[in-house]
Amino acid sequence: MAPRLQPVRGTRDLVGEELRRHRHVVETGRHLALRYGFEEIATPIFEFTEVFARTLGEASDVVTKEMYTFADRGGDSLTLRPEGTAAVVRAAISGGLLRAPPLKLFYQGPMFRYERPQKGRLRQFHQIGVEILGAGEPAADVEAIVLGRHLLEELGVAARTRLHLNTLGDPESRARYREALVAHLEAHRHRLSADSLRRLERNPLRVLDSKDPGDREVVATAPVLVDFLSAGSRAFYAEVRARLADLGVPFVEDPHLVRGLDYYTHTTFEFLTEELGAQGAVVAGGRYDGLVRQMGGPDLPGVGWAAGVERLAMLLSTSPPPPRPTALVPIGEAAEREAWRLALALRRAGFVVDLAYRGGPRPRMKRADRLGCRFALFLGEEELAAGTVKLRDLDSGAETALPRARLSAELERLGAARIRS
RNA sequence: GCGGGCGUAGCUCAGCAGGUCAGAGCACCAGGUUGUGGUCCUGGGGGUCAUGGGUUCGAAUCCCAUCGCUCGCCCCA
Repeated sequence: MAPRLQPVRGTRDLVGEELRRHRHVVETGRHLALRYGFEEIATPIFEFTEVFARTLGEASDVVTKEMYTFADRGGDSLTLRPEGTAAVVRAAISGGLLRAPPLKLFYQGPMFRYERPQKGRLRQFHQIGVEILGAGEPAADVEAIVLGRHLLEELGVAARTRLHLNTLGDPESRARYREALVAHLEAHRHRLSADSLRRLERNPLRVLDSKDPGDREVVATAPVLVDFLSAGSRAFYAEVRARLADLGVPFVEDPHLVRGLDYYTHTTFEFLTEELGAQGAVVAGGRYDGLVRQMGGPDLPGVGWAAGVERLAMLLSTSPPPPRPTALVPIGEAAEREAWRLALALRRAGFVVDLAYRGGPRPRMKRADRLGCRFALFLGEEELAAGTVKLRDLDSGAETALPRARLSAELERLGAARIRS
């Protein structure tokens, strides 16, 4: 019985152009993060289930119905990571990395959520993200946001996104607001949608960004969080906004931008696009001052974001082109073996070289064309006898005979594709 | 988990008031052109028409189910 050959629902094979776009997003993110002084961390792809269950909230949708959880052969309950923050914080605590805060970490990799796939939403998807641990200053929020914006600029998609900004205040502010909001929603519960009644139980703040028209009416008259902010929280938020303005980062304040998870505090933000349908958030994050302690670490604040690699890849208007190889074309038996020696030498020098296993000059040239080669090198009786190689520029058609000793230097001068390890 | 749309060659699709309906373009292979590509010409390989069942003399075409894709709700990056 042959196995089913389709990839598992919500997963994708990446190859060619699509893979290049993903790589481009990830590499751009990595390079920028390093430039901002972040250190890369790679954590395991699965953790003990409790790492996510406790931190994301036992009642959250992610935990209750979206995690890939399984028992390993030793009986431990493990979960494929549904997001990066909990895993990174766990690693920072257990690795003792928090003794010299602030700690700035970058990560990238696949995440897993059992959801109904749709545009920009897969069951195995990829994120890049940053976390700043141990910095309670507004400057940290701002640096994270600026890095997010910088990433979008570098990818050429910033103009098609908009930064939404909000604050949840400190835990006390937030708790008082939540109480007032729940009271209001309870008073109007007969007008709420079924979805929002459910939210009311689990995640009242989420009602604020409901799309249901009836819910919106109830929300319109609801108390607003700004009125419940402590003086300290207001000052913090004002500082974040002032610094963003100072650095020329455009944003819109969005009082309905909320996070469901309890450990979120103060700044919350999302870079949204209109171009990806329902899954419009390409970079999203916020401050989570309660998380590290909640996970059993020191009482350190944190702020960070995650970006959806697939979503950003879809947004790219151009993708990096593949390298244009140099084709080696031996002509005749005698040149065949010599061509392989030459190919090895050129590859050792870093050049991208294609050498077909068989065929006459014509089929080989057709192949070179198909591969998008920039140069072709002919090696036949004549060249063998003269110790030369004939170099053809496939864009212009110009040919020159070169002594073999000068080949590498000439290819370099002409800018032939190289990949350095 | 709930709704809508869609599944025909590797790719993009045509064919669908049931009766040469298994096709086109691109891609691929070979030859024209065994010391030279992009154009052109000729020929060729490829499809259980997603899968299973039903209606019918006859189904890619109609019906049902399943699987998958896709868009929205939900959730979220």
